[in-house]
Order: sequence, then C-alpha cells, then structure tokens
Amino acid sequence: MELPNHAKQLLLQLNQQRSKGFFCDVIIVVENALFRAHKNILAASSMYFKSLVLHDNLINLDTDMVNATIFRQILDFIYTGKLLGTDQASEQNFNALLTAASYLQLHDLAAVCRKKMKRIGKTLHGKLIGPGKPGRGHRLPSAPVIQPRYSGSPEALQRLQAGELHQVEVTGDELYLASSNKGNPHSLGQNGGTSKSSNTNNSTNSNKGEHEQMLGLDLSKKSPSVPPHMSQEDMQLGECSQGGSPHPASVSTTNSAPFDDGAANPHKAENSECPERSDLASDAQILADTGQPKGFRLAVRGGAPWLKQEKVYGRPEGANCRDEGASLLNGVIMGPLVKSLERDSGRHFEHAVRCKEEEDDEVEEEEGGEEENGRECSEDSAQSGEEDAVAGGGGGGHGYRPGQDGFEPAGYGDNLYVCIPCGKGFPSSEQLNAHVESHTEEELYLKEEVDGGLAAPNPPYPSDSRPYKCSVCEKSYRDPSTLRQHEKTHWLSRPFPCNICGKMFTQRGTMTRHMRSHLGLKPFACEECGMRFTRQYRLTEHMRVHSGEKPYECQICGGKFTQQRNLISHMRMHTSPT
DNA sequence: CTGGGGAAGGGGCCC
DNA sequence: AGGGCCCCTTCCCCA
Repeated sequence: MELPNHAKQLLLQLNQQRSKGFFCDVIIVVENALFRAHKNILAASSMYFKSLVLHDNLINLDTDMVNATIFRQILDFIYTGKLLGTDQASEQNFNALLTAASYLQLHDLAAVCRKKMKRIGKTLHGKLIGPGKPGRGHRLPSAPVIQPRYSGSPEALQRLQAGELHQVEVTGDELYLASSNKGNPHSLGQNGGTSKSSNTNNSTNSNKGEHEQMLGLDLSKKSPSVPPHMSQEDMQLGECSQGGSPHPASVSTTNSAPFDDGAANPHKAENSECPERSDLASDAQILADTGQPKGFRLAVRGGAPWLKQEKVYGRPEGANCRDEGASLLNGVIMGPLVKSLERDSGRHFEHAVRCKEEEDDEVEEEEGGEEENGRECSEDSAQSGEEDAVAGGGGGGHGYRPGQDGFEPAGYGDNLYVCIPCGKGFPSSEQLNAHVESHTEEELYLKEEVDGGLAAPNPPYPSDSRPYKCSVCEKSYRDPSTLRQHEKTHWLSRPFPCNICGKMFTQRGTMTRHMRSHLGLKPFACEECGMRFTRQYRLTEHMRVHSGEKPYECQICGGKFTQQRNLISHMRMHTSPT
C-alpha cells in the first residue's frame, strides 16, 4: 500500500511549518536576513548543510556566495522542489543561483540552473566554484564538528552575537536584523578561539557574564548546584536548554540564537506552549539540543519533564567522533569509531575502538600482521601514567593485548587475543570483544572470589585491608565494586558512549561528566566573580585565585602555586635534563 | 621569540 | 552517582 502524495504532502506540511516557524531548529544568517528552517530538511538536501547543522543552530553563509534574495529562492526550492520567481529571471540571477547552489552543494539545483542557462543560450561566466567550496569565514566540511566556529564571521554576525542586532520584523521564515547601534565591546572572537582568555581573566569574567546575559544567558548569576525545586537531572537539562555553552570546545557560542527572549519568535512560543515534545525528545533532537541548547530554551525551561536523561545516552546517527581522530569529510563522518558505531548500532556494549591507530593495528593483526606492542593512540597518551604503569607498559592499559607480559596466549595457537578473566584465546579482537561482553560483572566478581584474589603477586597493599585484587595488574581494593570498576579499565570494551561525540568511557560518571562539557553545564559558580565550573573541585581550585592561597610549594625553590598540577609542571622544570 | 607561570578544560580512576 | 584527586594539555600573559 502506498499513498500517492505522501511525500508531497509531507513536504507541504514542512514548508507550512517553516513559514510559521513551527519546529524550526536552525537559523541561517544571510547578510542581514535570518531564515528559519528545519535541520532535517537542510541536511537531507545538502551534505554541506548536513555538516553545518549537525551542531549549529545558527548558520552564517558567505555573502560572497549567496545573498538573501538568492537564498530565499534556494530555501523555497529546498522545501518545494520548485524554483520560484524565475520566470523573468535574468542570466545574472541564474548565475547567482548556480554559484550559491554549488557553494551549498545543492547539486540538483545547480544542474537545473546550468540547464536553464544553457537553454537561454547564454555563456556561463562569472565564478563557478567547486561543489561546496566554502567561502571566507566558513568552517570547512572537514573540520571537526564540535568546535568554535565562525572565526571569521562577518561583522553582522558578531554584532548579532554581541546583542547589538535584533530582529525587528518577522516575515514568515525570515527575520530581518536591525542595529541598535549600541557599542559593544564583546566580540564573537572572545567566545571563539580565545574564549579561554576571557575565562582566565577576571576582568573579562565580569564582562563574560554581561555578555551572556545579553545573549539571553544568565550564567553569571550565582546559583546553587541544584535549585531546591529541581533535581540534578532537571538542572542539567534545564541548563542545557539555557545553555549557550561558554565552553569553547563543546558548543559554539554562535549557536545562541539572538532572539531568545524576543517575543517575535514564533517557534519558540510554539515550543514553549507545546506539551507534546516527545518528538523533540528523540535522540536526534537531543543531539541538536545539546549542541544548540539556545534554540530550545523556553521549550525546556523549568525542568523539561519530557526529556529523559537516558535519552542523552542514546546513540544518534552520525555521532561525531572528533576526539577519536575521525574526520568529517563533506559531511560524511569518517573514521574508525563511526565504523564501529555503524557496525554495532543498537548494541549496548560497543566494540571499543579507541583510536584510528588502534583499529588499524587490529585490522592488520586480523589479516595476519603483528600488533606493535606499546603503541598507544594519541589520546591515550594523554592519560595518566598510572594506567600505563598498571597495564604493564605502553599498551594503553588494555588487558587483552597479545604478547603482553604475563598474557602470552600459550597453548592457544593462533588465538592471540586472550580474555584475562577466563583465559580463553581468540583469533581476533572482535571475537574477543564479543566474548568479553558475555562476561557479566557478577561472573568476574565470582571468579575473583573463587580465585581468592591470588592472581596478583606482590600486592602493593596489605591483603587484609584490600582483599580484592585485580587479576591483570597488582592493584587491590577494599570492595568488589571498586575492583569491578577498575577491571573495566583493562577491557577493550567501553560501555558508556558519549551521545554527542561518540567517545567511549569505562565509567558512567566520567561519561556524564564529559557530557556536561558538551552541554555547557556548569553548576558550580564562584561567589566572587561568577565564573562557573563543571566540577566542584575546579571551583575549590579556582577560589584560591581570590583567596591568594597557594598551598603547593616547591621543595626546591620554594615557589608556591595555587594548583597542584602547576607545581607538578613546575617540578619538571627542575628535573628536566636541560 | 621563548620559557615560565597562572588558570582552566578534560579524562582516568579511586573512594 | 557523585566527589575528589591525579595527570595531561592548552591558552594566555609576561618577563
């Protein structure tokens, strides 16, 4: 059974929704005009848009490539499949359309334009650019998805961000900007690549709060970690919705829609009044929200009861994996993690491919090569040396490395991948991983009890106080749950994936903390300067800036430091050979 | 330009 | 689950 006009009707509805601003979740800025649209539609029509909307609610297009008039035509085309207003279109118009279509990777439209131009017998001239060639100030499609953007944003966008501009007219899907001509020292750049500077400077901290307020944020307010009327979960989600993450590496501040508090935002009002937000609670929407909390600020203000935190942990399609060394090429996510995501989609436990190098190693091995023991992905190299130490070298802390000391798969022939808990060998890492997942935590614990914790020779702690010993390394613990937690660090499998970037974690807590940085959730506010932090410890650390306390003293030169880590790096100066 | 210090972000891990 | 601490890293400022 097939409805003949289903697609057409659907698109018609979507276009009507666009005209009313319903459910629009992205703003496209072209010159001084704002166009509202739906990310899904844009992403479906153009790979370039797909890459842009993945984590942005606010997209600024290169005015060298497309102007507002042309983009209006293009947006109409996207939603209707018809090129309107071209009856008396000039060659110049088609040329501009072609340029814009090429830039936006709307290949069908570009083809139509070429055909039309051919038909009217004009020679193509003007600048024809390659598909999707981004203009100035544009993020390359291959750029990481989650990063500060619009480093070269047009002034209009900066002023928009700075609150100088606001919409004064609403015409369907298009909002026009007007300048309030207020001098505003806050540039977008401060929240872009140099945001850390603004964070580190107390004088700019105050400005930062002001800036955020101008953007409709209010992060400068001192607030308790969790308001009494909100659960931590609600707090997180609520802050997510208010977000506008000041965190440079998580969410572009350009995401912050400028009309957040404006009355002339129909889609906001629509959302805010709509109790049926289950559609927006989908993983994909969460992905959009988390990247772009601003656009849904009102929609989820007050706790967003329809949003479940568990949703955040779901796995969206196209999860970015910037941290995993993957790249985004023309909007197509490339890289091992995504391969893993595709392969393991829907599984609770993921095959943990921690980095490209690692997977490459495994692939080579599965093809008969030999893994280079001691290799470690760049990210893992940044981890603490403790893990390496306990894992017996530079193997990244995994307990399933063939050839690792103490884990020679003797007697297993080609089964180089050995499961530490049960000792079984497997010919490939994937088979091993599948097997590892079959181990329940209870099994591991029971085995530990049966073994009497004798696996670890030379325990570093008295066996009576820390009877639970890791079978892989020599660590021991007071309670079994901690041991289980620890033993996961030896697994290849990392059960807790980040919904946004796809990074995998061994502990849920680490993953939720990581998510906080994506969401821009900073519950811990400094009473002195209003600066906010994702962790209590950071706030404690930060407070020393105000108190002047420097509890960490160098035993060599007597230098004092507010942060222990700075003392450590300082000590390197003393101990380095040079 | 360079190196050191200050401050901060993020992940790992133990409690 | 959350707190706390460790470590690595980055960015900025300044001498």
